[in-house]
Amino acid sequence: MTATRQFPWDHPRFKSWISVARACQVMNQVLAREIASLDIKPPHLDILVNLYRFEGLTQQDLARRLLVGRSNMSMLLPQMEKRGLISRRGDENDRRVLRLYLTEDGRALAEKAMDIQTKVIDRMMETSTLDECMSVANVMERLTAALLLRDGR
Amino acid sequence: MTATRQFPWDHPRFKSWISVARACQVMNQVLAREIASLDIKPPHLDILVNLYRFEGLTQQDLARRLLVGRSNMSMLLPQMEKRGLISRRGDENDRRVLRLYLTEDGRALAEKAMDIQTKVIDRMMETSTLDECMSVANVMERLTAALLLRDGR
DNA sequence: GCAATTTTGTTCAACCTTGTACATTATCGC
DNA sequence: GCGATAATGTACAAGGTTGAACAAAATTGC
Repeated sequence: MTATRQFPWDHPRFKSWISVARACQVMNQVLAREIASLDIKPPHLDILVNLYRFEGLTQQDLARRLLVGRSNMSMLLPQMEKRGLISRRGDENDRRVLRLYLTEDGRALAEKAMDIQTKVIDRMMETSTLDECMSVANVMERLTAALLLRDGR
Repeated sequence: MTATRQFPWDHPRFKSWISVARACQVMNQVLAREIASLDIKPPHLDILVNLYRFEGLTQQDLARRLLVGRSNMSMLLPQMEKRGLISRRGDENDRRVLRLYLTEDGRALAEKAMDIQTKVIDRMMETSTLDECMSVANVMERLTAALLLRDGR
């Protein structure tokens, strides 16, 4: 009657996920080292990339995109503003919100940072075919959607 | 002569990686919420699982496995020891090292936590076939190996 | 229109993580 | 054996992240 325990690490899906988590962790560490030359860290990079792509986001928008708390943005963005990378301008129609824009310096830095990020990702994913990459993306998107739907946010 | 910039987000490998990073982030948040009922957080879970599987690890071993700094272990482990989840015993042969063991409470908690983790992963990965999972694991392992080899640690 | 509710951004205290400097102990070269 | 080097764990300061409480502004329901 002693039900033999199913060890999680013998479980294919479990093992698979562990390898994903590990890869992410390593990736973040490598990326952090590579962009340190620009004197920024991964959170700053995420902000720069998002503002590069979507100008005029509010802090709330940005926080939601990055899956972090609003207070996090309230801590990081003023630093970046002081550094001259972004500007925060109040919205005319809604005086609660601050809209975010890259300065010229910020835009230039974002481009340098994205180049580095792209190189790291390329170097990393060159061990896989494009088909494999796209299949991975597919699995991950389904999975994220499943989690977000089930668990709210 | 104006070389049109290749936007990273149009780059298949880049997009693929972003989806992986996003999935990891969501996963960690969901997992953190689920194990909060056991009054532990992801770092504690990682420690419990590793000690469950590899009894007698040293703090250094554990730190390397988890890809974190030694000082991190020096902060977390005494807490867990006070909580009665683990015990740290000096090694006879090498009086520098502390070997780590789960207590009975720790082992019981580890099993509960692993059950939760397995359920979350299953729920998450059930949107994919086993073949897909194994293919993902394959890509991730190659990728981690590539990064670790190239960039030292 | 106006009170109640919601949304946005800030502040603050708590906690986690990291890197550096340090003390202790092993190991290596000789 | 012994001095130089390396490895292990700890202490501490700096910085990142979070959630809760808050103020200001917008929206909703009536």
